[in-house]
Amino acid sequence: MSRTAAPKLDDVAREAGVSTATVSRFVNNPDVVAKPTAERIRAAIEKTGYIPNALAGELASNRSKMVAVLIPHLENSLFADMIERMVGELTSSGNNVMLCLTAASLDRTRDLVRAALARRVDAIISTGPVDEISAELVSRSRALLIELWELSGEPSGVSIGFYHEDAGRDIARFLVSRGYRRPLLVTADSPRAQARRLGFLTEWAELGHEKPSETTVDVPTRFGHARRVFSDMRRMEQMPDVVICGSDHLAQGVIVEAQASGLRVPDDLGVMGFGNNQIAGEMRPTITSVDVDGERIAREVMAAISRHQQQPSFQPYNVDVGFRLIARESI
Amino acid sequence: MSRTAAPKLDDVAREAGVSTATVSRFVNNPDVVAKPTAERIRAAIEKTGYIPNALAGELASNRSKMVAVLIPHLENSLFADMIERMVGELTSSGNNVMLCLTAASLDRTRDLVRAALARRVDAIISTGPVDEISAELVSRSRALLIELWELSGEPSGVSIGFYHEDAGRDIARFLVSRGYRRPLLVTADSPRAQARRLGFLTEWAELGHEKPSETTVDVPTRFGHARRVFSDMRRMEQMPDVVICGSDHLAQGVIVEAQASGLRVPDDLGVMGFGNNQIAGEMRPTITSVDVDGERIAREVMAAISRHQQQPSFQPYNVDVGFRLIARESI
DNA sequence: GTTCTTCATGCAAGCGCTTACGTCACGGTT
DNA sequence: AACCGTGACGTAAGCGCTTGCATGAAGAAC
Repeated sequence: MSRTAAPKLDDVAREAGVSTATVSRFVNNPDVVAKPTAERIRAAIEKTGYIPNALAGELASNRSKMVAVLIPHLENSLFADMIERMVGELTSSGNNVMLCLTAASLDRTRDLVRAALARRVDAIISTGPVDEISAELVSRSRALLIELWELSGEPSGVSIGFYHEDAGRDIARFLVSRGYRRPLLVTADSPRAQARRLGFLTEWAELGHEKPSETTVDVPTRFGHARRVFSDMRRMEQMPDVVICGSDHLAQGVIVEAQASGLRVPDDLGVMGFGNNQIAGEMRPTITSVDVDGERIAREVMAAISRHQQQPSFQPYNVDVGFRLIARESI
Repeated sequence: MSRTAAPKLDDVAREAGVSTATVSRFVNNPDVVAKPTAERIRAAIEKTGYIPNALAGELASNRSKMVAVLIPHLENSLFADMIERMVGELTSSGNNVMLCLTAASLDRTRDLVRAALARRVDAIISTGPVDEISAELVSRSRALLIELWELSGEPSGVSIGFYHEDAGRDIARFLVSRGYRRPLLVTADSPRAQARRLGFLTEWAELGHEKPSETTVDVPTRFGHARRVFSDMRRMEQMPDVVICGSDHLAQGVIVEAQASGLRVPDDLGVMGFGNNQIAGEMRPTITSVDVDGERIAREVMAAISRHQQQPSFQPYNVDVGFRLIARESI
């Protein structure tokens, strides 16, 4: 517990009998120093217990090797899996991650974006919408803005995602093809969920069906919402034949509720999830869901970041990773 | 999109007609500058779009306002709720969070600890075990090590948690009191799960019962493990009358599996969870579990950190937050 | 032997802040 | 009138690194 002042580059340099510049070079790129020197420096670092001061390094070099990740919530997140992958890869490639929980609040998001910019992060990855002001703020900085899981018309930075409206349409077509006629559409009050809803409603109408019944839930769409959804449903004059959920967690909840009240899934009630969470394939019955390729997204993120770290060029672009409706037992 | 060089303190100072020192003071503690000056500086900051460079500030002041949070996984985490709380509070109090996903690997943990120390974080909060080397590393730094969800004999920093062995014992007593005799103990290969197992087995034996049957699962203990657990169970000569799970997610899975094969919970099979995740109270049947007060832990963490940020003193200490067995329908 | 490369390293000027110390003006004491 | 305390601000010396440029030594080319 010797909390003496931390050893610095100077100390290592003195110990190794070289200049600080050489030690710095060794630390950042061992190959550029001669073998014997390198060995002396390595020994000196070991002996002194030197840990570079990244703050100083980043200040001097004007590079940060840190990226901010904005997420609304940790629990019940549709993106947990993708985030975990992404963070893993970022870490492996020597980046550090600043975790920003927005709680789906724009104010908080704004503060977090400022904080991230203050730390001069290389990139800000957002899984939720970023308001104009924040986007503008990021755009005048050196940081790259990466928006995930959604595609909009004109990207302000890099957007990697898919069209939620199309997903809604696909779901509608799928349900029709399976012969369902009285869906209950459960939508959260988030732009994306609304986009899917819109797609669904549009397609559903175009296919010549009556307006489906609807209900709403809070964000994030959770397992526990199922009770309310189910009781709403019970109160309807005509029971729906399928429930369209905004997440697999909610779908799981609906299945549990249905079974608890004696309904069989899918015989008596179909259930549609979203996000293709791990549990979707593990639930009984397994849950029909929409899969988004988290691995692909993580890869694209890494590509964008390393490109930007090497030489920042500011061509905003979109990557459409699409989605896949995966039919399983619950429908 | 004018990516010109970011404005700095100098620019603001010039614009406001004061020295950089005064601007710095305004930014960090607005009250110490005179009202009219403050207003001029505010305007200048607005006009220039100045965002302080936290790296430079932290380097100069030798304070970081950043804490690292080490977590094994994001998904299926017993701590998700607590982490979310904690991060929220940290953020609110002006700290930034560095997210370190260890994937339960000691090597990776070691690297992440180094990275955190390199960034000169104020504190390192770990929800998993930290090996001696890393702990030693932290102890020679200015950073405070906070270990969560577990109590050990001699804390190397601050430990906030409970005794898992005691929890295991409590579970044993509880099951006995409910008349269960043939438990199946499902344990993950993690030190904590093993500690609970040990407590359970010890108490179970002391209460004069036969050795229970056991099986193991991977970390993290997930919903999906239930299938394997259940098929193991089916193969046993005598079916257990209760399954003790290391997480509520697994418990949920076991309930689903049981129901899928026609068993009623708790009539035919009792199920015990752990962690008192939100779903525990929402599942049908609701899940008997062990609750750990995440809010309390978050509070204690905040207290420790702000104390340490104000004046670092190095008295390691333990906080026993205990746990509560919550009996619900599944047992 | 002379000149030109190439490679390894040192020198020193920053990077954008913070803050101890000093200065100055102003009002209150005696 | 002389003195002192106080409050507001400026001066300038760092914080611990990186890196452009300079230097010198050791071949390579002629």
